[in-house]
Amino acid sequence: MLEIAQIRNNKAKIIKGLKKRGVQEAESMIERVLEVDTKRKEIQGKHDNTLAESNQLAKQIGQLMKEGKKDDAEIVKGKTSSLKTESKALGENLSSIENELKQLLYNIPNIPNKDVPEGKSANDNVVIHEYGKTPQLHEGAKPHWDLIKIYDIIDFDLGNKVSGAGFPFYKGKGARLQRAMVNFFLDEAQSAGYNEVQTPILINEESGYGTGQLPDKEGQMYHATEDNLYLIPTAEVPITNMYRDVILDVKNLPVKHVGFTPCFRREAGSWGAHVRGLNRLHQFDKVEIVQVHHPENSYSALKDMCQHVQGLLEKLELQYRVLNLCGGDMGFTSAQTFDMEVYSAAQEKWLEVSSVSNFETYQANRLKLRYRDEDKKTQLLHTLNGSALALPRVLAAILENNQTPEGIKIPEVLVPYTGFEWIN
RNA sequence: AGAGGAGUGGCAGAGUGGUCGAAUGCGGCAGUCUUGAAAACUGUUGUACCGCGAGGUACCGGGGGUUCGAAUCCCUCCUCCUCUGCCA
Repeated sequence: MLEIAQIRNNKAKIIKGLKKRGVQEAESMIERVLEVDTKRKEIQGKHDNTLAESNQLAKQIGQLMKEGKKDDAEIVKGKTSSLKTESKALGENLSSIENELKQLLYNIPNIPNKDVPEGKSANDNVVIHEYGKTPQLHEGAKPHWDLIKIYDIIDFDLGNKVSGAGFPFYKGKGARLQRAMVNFFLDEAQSAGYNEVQTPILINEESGYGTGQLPDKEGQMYHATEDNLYLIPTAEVPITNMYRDVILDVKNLPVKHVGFTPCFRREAGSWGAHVRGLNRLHQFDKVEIVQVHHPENSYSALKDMCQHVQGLLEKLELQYRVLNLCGGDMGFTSAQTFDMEVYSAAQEKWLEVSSVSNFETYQANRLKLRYRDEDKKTQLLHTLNGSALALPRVLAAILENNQTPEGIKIPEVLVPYTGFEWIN
């Protein structure tokens, strides 16, 4: 979330930023926050004063008791009761206003960075880079939802039976290809200096708030209510939360982690004809990269992360493009996001396979993830993450783009991992 | 899952109702000494909020309670350890 001090000191800039995102009521939102914060300060001041007075009297009583002046102590005790009711009322008042302030802040998204284009929707995203050529498919080429049946490598019906829609089984060479991609992505990240972690895939409420899935995406996560745990929608959540309430030593920066996890998304209300097959699932596999940086370096890190993802796509010989997301299409917590999309020749459309974002201090403020500057003052760090990569749509593109009348050709870089060159 | 024990500052560890934000040791930082380093010695060393400042407030696993006053007593939740049981 945004820092109150930032909002107060850069009000105009913040409002402008929110408008770039399409937040209509930006002014009133910010005014309300400042108003509530001013009230908070006022009440805290009063509360602190009554407590100071009570503490003072309590000390006096202690002193008198020690000296054996019980009667005097009783007299002082009499003075405390009104203070007590007063401070209790102020305390309740304070916590309710603090809560209100927190809720307000939770509902303000991050401010887009200056290079984020204006725009309302996905149509306004800006293509900043394109790579590769559209493959010429043979006569009778098919979309992946047909191919997986022909070669019996992914089974949605079986998934329907055992779990439900959006939970496919991967079978035989399909399963093996999945595992090959995971290992390939992990190895590539390792070579790029990312430290691999295996994380829990259920997280508690605090972690959900830490990275911003809560309260923003409450309904999008699977919730194990018995234990109040959430299934992760992305490895970003457990990995970034490793650093919740941490003050990092500058000499240990940057932090770079990679983790492979299944991801779970309810995708409530986002189903339609355009999301057939592997295009949208409730459970999918993803290799995620996460970095923690000194504020000065976060944008060059963002660039590096994009380069890493693009390198993966190039090695997989996929046609792709990079989008600079516009203000209206960015995620709630992001300051700038680049999406990578691969082209599916059989579906004749672009599929998002990666989203790389810099959250600046937005997550760090919720996480209380900090470093010490030269004056030993604590300052917020910057967090970043990106998919490298999400598997299903990459798989869909590989199946569709590499299909031939003889079968599906496995990209060369994956062959050492699959142990086979063809699915046929 | 049952029984018992425990959670204190970066770490170790004292503190069982009153001046305790918390002894002491280690570690860290600054300085003295030294050509330099080590050792020794001296000082310093948690976080957040309010306040121009002086200063104030909160925090001893989390939350709640008792009390004029809680690290200390009570309730509750969480985590860890030991034993028993169960299990990949």
